Amino acid sequence: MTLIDDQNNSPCKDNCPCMDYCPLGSALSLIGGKWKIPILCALFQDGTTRFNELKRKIRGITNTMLASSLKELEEEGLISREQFMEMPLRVEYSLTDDCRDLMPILNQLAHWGAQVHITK
Amino acid sequence: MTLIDDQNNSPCKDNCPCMDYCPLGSALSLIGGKWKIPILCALFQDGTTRFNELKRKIRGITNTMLASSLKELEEEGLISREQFMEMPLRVEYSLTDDCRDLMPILNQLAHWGAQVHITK
DNA sequence: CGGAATCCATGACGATACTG
DNA sequence: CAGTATCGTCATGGATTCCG
Repeated sequence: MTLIDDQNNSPCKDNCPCMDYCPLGSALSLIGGKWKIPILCALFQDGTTRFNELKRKIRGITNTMLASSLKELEEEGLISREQFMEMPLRVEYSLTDDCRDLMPILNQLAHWGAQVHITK
Repeated sequence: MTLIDDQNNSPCKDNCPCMDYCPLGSALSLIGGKWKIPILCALFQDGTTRFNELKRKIRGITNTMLASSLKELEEEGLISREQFMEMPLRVEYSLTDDCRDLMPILNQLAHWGAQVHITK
């Protein structure tokens, strides 16, 4: 079972590096891959967004990668998909509450990343 | 230039998803790959550790991957390497201060990961 | 002991074309 | 408009062997 150590701020205890299940690795895998962070950032900044709108904002992404990344993020519970039965078809994506909880943490990570990059 | 938005807790602003440089992507790339988190966790929990000791603790890692991961982490400034001119050779690895600053953030990420996994 | 060198398998990712 | 299908490429990681 997973024990997270709050006493010493260790990311994980008794489960990393040697245990089967690591909640940190699990969390990182959810946002891994080349396009998930840009997608989450776009949805966070602009709110509910349609497929082709996302494709325009995220420069360089292809149909294939946007579609597969969105599908994974939805399966992981980080974004929600709403389809409107209109013609032409309209599909809107937005962040879930779980994902919104994640954003402040990613913000801290970004700050840390900016600092170590400077001092490097 | 990189602007991190503190007002709304967005991981990044004006630089993600469409800008060249993203401090969040940069930070994530530093700890990316299959073995970096286990290595950092091992060093955090047990402090200064030798090469073969790390190899024993991190189950499943090979010489190649441990060596290359350690080298990358050192180049990134997350760990420090000290070599003692003895026979047999002794090399000790430990976390840098920069990396220790990172640990509480990873701890939060682990907590978040544990929660979303439960509710999923 | 602490690696480096080499080769190989796999999966992520990209490009293009096509569809309901 | 919002995707899927197919195929090619390349980076990541694994296995093994060898070296100072």
